[in-house]
Amino acid sequence: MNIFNDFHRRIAVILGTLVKQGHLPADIDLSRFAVEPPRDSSHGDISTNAAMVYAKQASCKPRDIADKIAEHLQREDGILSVDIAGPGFINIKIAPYFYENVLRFVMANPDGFGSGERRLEKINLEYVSANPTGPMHVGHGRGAVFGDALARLLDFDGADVTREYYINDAGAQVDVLARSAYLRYREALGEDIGAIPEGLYPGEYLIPVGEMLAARYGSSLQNKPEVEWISDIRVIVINAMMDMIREDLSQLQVKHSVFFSERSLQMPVDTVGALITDLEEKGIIYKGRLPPPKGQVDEDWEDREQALFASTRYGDDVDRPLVKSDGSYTYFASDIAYHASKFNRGYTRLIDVWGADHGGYVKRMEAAVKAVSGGKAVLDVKLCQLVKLMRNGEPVKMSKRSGDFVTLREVIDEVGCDAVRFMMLFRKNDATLEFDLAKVIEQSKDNPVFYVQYAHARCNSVFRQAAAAFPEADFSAETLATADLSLINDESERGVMRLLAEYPRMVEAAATSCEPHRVAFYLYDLASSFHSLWNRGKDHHNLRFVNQNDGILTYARLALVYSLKSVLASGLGILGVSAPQEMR
RNA sequence: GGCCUCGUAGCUCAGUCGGAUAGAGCAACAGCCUUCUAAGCUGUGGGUCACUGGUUCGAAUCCAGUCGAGGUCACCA
Repeated sequence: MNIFNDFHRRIAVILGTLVKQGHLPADIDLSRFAVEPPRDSSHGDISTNAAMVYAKQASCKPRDIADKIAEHLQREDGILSVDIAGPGFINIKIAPYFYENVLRFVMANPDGFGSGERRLEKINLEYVSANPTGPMHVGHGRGAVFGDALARLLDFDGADVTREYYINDAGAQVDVLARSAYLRYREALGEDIGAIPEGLYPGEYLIPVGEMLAARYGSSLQNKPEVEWISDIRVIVINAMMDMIREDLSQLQVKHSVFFSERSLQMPVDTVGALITDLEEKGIIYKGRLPPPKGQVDEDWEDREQALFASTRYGDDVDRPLVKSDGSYTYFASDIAYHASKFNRGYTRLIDVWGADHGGYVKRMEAAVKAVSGGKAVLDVKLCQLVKLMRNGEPVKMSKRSGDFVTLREVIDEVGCDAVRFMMLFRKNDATLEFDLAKVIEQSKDNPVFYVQYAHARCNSVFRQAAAAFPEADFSAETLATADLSLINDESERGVMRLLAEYPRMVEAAATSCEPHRVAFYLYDLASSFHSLWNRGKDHHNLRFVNQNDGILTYARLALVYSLKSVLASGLGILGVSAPQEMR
């Protein structure tokens, strides 16, 4: 039910006819032209640039081609007028029944409107992947919300999406975590541990872990050398941290279907080592030396021969080391094996959502995916920029070093999941985000979260009013679908209908470009046009949705309100924001 | 110094595979409403799209360079 796609097909057929008649060359690419709503609605309902796109190949003027297309278009059903404007735009005005059909479609199928057909395409979407060394902070929250909304969006568009979390449970940081927990364990047994030493995690969130260890092991691990406890505690503390992170994510309505452990790539089977051997045989890994890093001089720099991944062949700037000087694997080595596993599990389209501080890592990872998949898989990395937390326009201080940084949980507890999600999606992912804790809970037009949710609640309120005015009436979708929709003919009402008809096109574009923020902006526009229409009813009582003296008209208008409510709920669903029945 | 992301109205930001007179909210200004559909409504002013050049029928959008902001730069994850 996408009238723009519908017209795209129709015009493609016409272009095909023109090819047969010799007006256009045979090798034109029929997917290249656009069919879209004109910027100015006075130009009509639908606009296409087809004539301009093909004028050059046909070596004639855009207007000549436009004339021929227009000639065919005019013979189609439901076309009120076809005009050629500006440099060669074709502007089409269509009969109202197109829009009325949109409303009927929505009423018959409120959840399916705008959704794409189910495809076999499997997409692996990795997001959050916060290190299991502490609670999530606000920056993680942005990646979590963005990734989750993108998953919902791609799923709605018809793709088969696997939502994945990569647990960085290998490497030195995990030992640091285990030692930090051990210290809290000694504390729980009554030892005075004093200040947390430099290099260990100072956060108070490890205190309960220490208490849990004390309850479980008593004093049996006290005063024992590290080798006797570290491997057990490592597992326990990682599980505790992951439980905490999962709880944070569930507060945000963020879900994953796969949690993939980095450690599982090395134990019990050394997948990383096997992959390195394999890539050495293929010549993608070689022994070599790296030039010293540019910029600031690092005193610890040592020049040594090592195993290098030839990522420059796939677009990276330098080749990358895989094994540290102590013999363990670099993070990159594990990550290659991890992404190879995604490919081996049958995914050829991979999307990773990362924080902006990992921007320098993108090229090598995309290179690695090309290399291990033999060019069959493509990795697309989406970076989320920083979040600047504000309160009434003043920055909120964060200090990760002291361990008392603002956690994601604190923010959710203060303003709620809906506000966090909507505001984080009300911006492009690659632009920095100012998040004002005071503004997002305001109940006013200045707060987009409230504004959009309120539009949904207000639709509901209209139905309550209608039920009071017509106690005997049946306002179910089935009945409303039989209403005489041609009665919805005020220009402001038509504006809302046009916007509703654009929903499928907007969803498709948002999914294609992986930009869930477009959904948020669309909803804001839709809410705005609805609130505006509602307010017109103040001055012009004949424009009110519920008209006590005219049940027929009320039915028609409620059909519009019903559709509006469905689309608002659908869009909010993609964002993972609730659609309240009333505002409290 | 290399690489990445970005630069649009006083502020915060949208801008559709390149398309028509570059949009919205806030702020400012001017009216209206002060409740007969629930937390206001309507209108006005405001931009050299950082700068320069290139590509073309057409550039905020693509390319090159310059300036500016942030991020990042063997062996951390």
